[in-house]
Amino acid sequence: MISEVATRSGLTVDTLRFYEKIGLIAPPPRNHAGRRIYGEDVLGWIGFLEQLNATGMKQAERIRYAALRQQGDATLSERREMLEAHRSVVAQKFDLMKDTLALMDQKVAIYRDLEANVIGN
Amino acid sequence: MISEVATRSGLTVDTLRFYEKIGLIAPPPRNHAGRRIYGEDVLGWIGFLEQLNATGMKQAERIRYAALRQQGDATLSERREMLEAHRSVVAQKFDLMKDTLALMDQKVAIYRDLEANVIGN
DNA sequence: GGTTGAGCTGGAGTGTGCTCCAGCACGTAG
DNA sequence: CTACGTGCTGGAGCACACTCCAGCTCAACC
Repeated sequence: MISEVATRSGLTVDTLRFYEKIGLIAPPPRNHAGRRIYGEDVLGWIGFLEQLNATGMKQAERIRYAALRQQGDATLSERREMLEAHRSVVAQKFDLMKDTLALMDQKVAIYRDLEANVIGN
Repeated sequence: MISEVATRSGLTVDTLRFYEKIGLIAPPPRNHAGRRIYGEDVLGWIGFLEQLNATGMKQAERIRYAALRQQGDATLSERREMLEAHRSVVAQKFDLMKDTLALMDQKVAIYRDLEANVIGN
């Protein structure tokens, strides 16, 4: 079961257990032999976690978000505030990336020119 | 001198010396007392390094780029290729960020709705 | 009933990118 | 001439996010 979730989520089994240990994933029920039985919904949650991860949210903050999520509706506004805060961080990085893309394009163009001149010599 | 570059670049003096040690920054000339004398141009270079850093280029790759840059025009096409490769990585992250921004906006909107309902009860 | 394969736990180890420190040299101000 | 500020070196230490491992249990197939 855990290996299937690993394959489908793109994480390793070690990472899945690690995420559970630190509180990113809720401990799933176990079968009679003590093995984890995951629900389908864990995949969506892992996907969202990975998006937060890839956009630079720190482990500690993701853990906090996960903990709030497990507490249900009472934490909705707190979670919304976290998302809004992260949103503005991501928006900044987004702008920086746009600038960097433009700068790289510019440099590439300049380098092409220079290369053409070097060949011309 | 080094503290001024630190202030102006946003790095710490320790990081500046560390960057020099690993080859990201060319060893600057020293004064008679062995202290580093930086040229103005180092600031532009550090700025570009930080942009590469912030867009996810690995240390090893930045070191490679820095080494090529120090070798002058003969390495132009190699540097251009590195930039083009990084460009495509950044473009992907850029798209992921766009998606994540949209997803977060969507979640925030949903949470606002739910909060309104909770208050309504 | 023994071998194979998957999963379990707790804890140690790894790679990256800094960050901090001891112990020393230098130069200016009082 | 002593105190202070700034800088120097080499090397140890740290935070983060995994990654790996030994030694065990369990179920199933031949």
